[in-house]
Amino acid sequence: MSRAYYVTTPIYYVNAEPHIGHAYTFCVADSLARFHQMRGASSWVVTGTDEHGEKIVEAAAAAGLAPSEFSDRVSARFRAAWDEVGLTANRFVRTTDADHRRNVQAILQRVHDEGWVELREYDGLYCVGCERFLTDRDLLDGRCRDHERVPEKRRESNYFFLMSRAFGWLREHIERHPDFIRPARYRNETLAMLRDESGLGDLSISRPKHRLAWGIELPFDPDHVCYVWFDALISYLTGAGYPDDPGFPARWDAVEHLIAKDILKPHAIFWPTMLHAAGIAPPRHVSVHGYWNVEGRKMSKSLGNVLSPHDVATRYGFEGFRYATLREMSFGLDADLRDAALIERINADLANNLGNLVSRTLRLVERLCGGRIPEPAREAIGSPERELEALAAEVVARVDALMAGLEIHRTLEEIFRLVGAANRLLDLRAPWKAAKEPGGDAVVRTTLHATCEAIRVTALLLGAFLPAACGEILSRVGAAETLEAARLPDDAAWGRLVPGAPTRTGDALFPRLEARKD
RNA sequence: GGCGGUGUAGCUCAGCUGGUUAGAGCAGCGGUUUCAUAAGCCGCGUGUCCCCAGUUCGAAUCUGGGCACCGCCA
Repeated sequence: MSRAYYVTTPIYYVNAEPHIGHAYTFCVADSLARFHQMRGASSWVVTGTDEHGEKIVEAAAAAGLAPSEFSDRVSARFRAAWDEVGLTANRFVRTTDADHRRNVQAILQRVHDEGWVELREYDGLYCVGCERFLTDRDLLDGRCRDHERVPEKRRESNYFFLMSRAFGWLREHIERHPDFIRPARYRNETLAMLRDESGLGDLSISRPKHRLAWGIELPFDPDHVCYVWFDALISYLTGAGYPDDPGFPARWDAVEHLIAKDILKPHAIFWPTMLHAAGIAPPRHVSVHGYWNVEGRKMSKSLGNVLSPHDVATRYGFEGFRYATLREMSFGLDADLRDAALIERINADLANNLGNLVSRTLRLVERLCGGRIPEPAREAIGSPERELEALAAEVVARVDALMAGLEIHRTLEEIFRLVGAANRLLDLRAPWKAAKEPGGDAVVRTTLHATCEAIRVTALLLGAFLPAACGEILSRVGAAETLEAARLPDDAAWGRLVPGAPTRTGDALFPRLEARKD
């Protein structure tokens, strides 16, 4: 049985439309899944929509729809957005799905049976935006700090998950597993929240049904429904096939949750303790990225600068956008999405360096070698060719090391060292000149063979990040393997191209983009 | 207020446990080539490595203090 790799995006709350922040996370998830798949793991990707809660009831009412119709509609928009840009998941979990409902109830029952749940009377100020009761420090001038709305006075009974009991366990787990929450800055933040026991209170996990009917009923008290976070987080189990799918144990053992920094606390604190109470292992990794600003400003509805996946697909082509954002954002830090920077990135790396390398090489092979991979001439292999080969091996190894630390932007930079080196070899040997000289045939064949190999290895390394383009490159360069079937590092070994294999020229893989003029 | 992070070329970032003239990519400037997507290749940076003090034979890299920005918690 092969190794598994399971990666999740958050499931998105259906009170907003999909935007590029969501798309970025999915691009990372997809890239990581492909990366691990190519290294022999069996990858599994899950995304979805979070559909319960009071805010959805409100939004549905505002739209004149029943909550179920409303969430059907918005959830479908998320799926359509991903379909449009070619991002696919193995499972799209809706918190309204029957199997998910069953899982939530099973976990609730289990946690309840183990004595982790307690009914308490609550009397205080409640913010619908936060979906919770506020304390004094949440208030500013009588309004909720986050939502700037006046909270309601409420008295109700809630079931509480006794999270505080897991304080010692959680802190120890985080301390013992440096890679659990990463990058390290978020691990430190989490530990800071856990400096003393006051950092871990108990968690309200239910609402009385008479107040909120749109939710999953508690199995041990049909007068209450489950609170949003509790049922949303469990979607990660549902998505992996919990409890019965034979693939579940291996997936869960290798799960990586990708999140943006705003939901660190639920993922780093609530979720591991919930799992602990349910007798399930905590996730292997919670990997946290920053925010995308747009042209130096925070992306927000009120500024009207929220970009959708559709917007960027139209502007840059989705793969171009995908590459440029993966290359521009240092994972974990905030980054700025500037049109000029993305255009420069796409033109410089993809069009000028990679696209042009493929284009010039394959045109030369077509003209000088009859459109077939040439047989290199042993006597024409000099140190530049040997260096290119050595570099390819070095890059393959470095990519693995960088990816282990989730350094995607540096990984991409690293891969492009190979592209640059191939371009330089071509200039150095100038096969177009050699072809005109007596005895130059050996140089032509050897140089183009080496360049084609470099292109092939590049396409394999880059395939996880630019799947469509790299699949096409492999096909054009006459590689025996398809991107889907390729395995690293074996297939990245130098010399796998078979002399005589047909190559193919074609349209520009990455047309240059025009800068916006204004 | 407490804690944490960041501060290195125009921009984005590498620089591990201190040690040759501080690096990469992109942008810019000059040159060159024509196989190629007006792409490629070659050359070009006198950067207070935020500031001050200290430790050391030697610090961007360690210590202390300060400043700025950011984040988390309160």
